[in-house]
Amino acid sequence: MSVAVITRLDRMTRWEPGAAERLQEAALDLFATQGFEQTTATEIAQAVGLTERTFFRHFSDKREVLFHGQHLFTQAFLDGVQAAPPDASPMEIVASALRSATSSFPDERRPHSRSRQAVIDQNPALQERERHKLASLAAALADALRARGVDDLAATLAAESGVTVFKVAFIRWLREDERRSLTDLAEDVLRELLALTRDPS
Amino acid sequence: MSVAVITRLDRMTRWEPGAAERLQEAALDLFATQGFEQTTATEIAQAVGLTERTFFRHFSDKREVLFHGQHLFTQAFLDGVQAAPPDASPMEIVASALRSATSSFPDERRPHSRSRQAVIDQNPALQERERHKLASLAAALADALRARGVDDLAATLAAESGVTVFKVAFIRWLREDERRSLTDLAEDVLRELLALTRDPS
DNA sequence: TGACTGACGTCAGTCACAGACATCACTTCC
DNA sequence: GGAAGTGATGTCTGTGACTGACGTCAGTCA
Repeated sequence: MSVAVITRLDRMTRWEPGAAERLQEAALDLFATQGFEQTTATEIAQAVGLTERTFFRHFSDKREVLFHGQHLFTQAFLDGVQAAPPDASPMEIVASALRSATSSFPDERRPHSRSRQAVIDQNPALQERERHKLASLAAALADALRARGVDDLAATLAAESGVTVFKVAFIRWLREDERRSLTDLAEDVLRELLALTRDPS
Repeated sequence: MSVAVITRLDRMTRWEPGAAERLQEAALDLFATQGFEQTTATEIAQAVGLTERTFFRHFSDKREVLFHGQHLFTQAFLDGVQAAPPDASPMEIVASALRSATSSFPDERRPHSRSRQAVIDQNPALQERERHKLASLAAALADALRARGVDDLAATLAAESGVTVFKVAFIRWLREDERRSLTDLAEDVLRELLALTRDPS
């Protein structure tokens, strides 16, 4: 590459739209090949023709670059809450939320989810962030339940249970030999949870 | 005490035993008065006559200084698992674990727990760590259940549920107007969870 | 045309954390 | 009782995450 080309490339990409998305892609790539800690923010930024400073303008910290779809994800749960009939019980509302959320993970997305998860699974700091996101989700879900008039304690417990079911189903969905849809898996796991707490034998 | 000892006050503290405990105390104090982010590791170390380097020898990172009893805490859960009768159902084992764990939080400990929690509640990074610890606890609990022959999925769900119950009960235990013991509160919350998942109306 | 704005770059600084090596108090063994 | 060993600590130095202040540049709108 000549200096001229480099200069031009620099200008071309500099104002190209979708900086955040390009950074996310590059980050996942680099994390997957070199590891999370071995990859610097500067490196990610330079990979898409930006600077470290710009990276941190888009993402509050280095981990955050892997957790960005979050708000859409949460919204899918909330949509499911709203879709439940007015007379639904707390756990029925949660079941509806699960159907809605899981349907936003079509099977085509499995490979991408798998590589993303592989990165997360190899770094405790990333697992920590993931748990934080799921906890925020549970809080949002509980709020939505309360807004529907569900009792405070019941709302918290139902929301936490719902997120647990999602978590477990998601892990199974990612397994290599798994063929069922995430929605089906979540339904199974929810059924198992209900059976578990119902049967005191 | 001789003059010689007094003039060597810095040396005294240097080798005084319980460095980790002293650091923890000082850290909680400083975090409570100045805030977590406004307190540097150097500052904490100097408060007890040590250096930053030593701080990081005792705690893998700055947040960790607030999460140290963890392993004893986890052990209390595991003891409860072992204390359950051989024919107990998964949720009965979890109930036993909860009784054991909650009994390690006598009411005298409430004030300390409260100030500690107040610090955590004011900082997202600390909340993240707290969730991580609880997640590890859930994993350990699930392992213990599996070791007792509980089915994999059931073990995971029962363990997660147990930790959720603990979390919720703990928050209530910390409320200013709350007088009941943590054990009693946990029992109530568990009962509510069972009722919630039992009633599909 | 010129003020305005939003996305970016540059520069300089703080602090969390880690590796390498020296030091010190105490123990153990000869 | 001195020598060697051991574990906790200090010192020095470096890297990288993250931030504040400020300058730059292209498009927008008055």
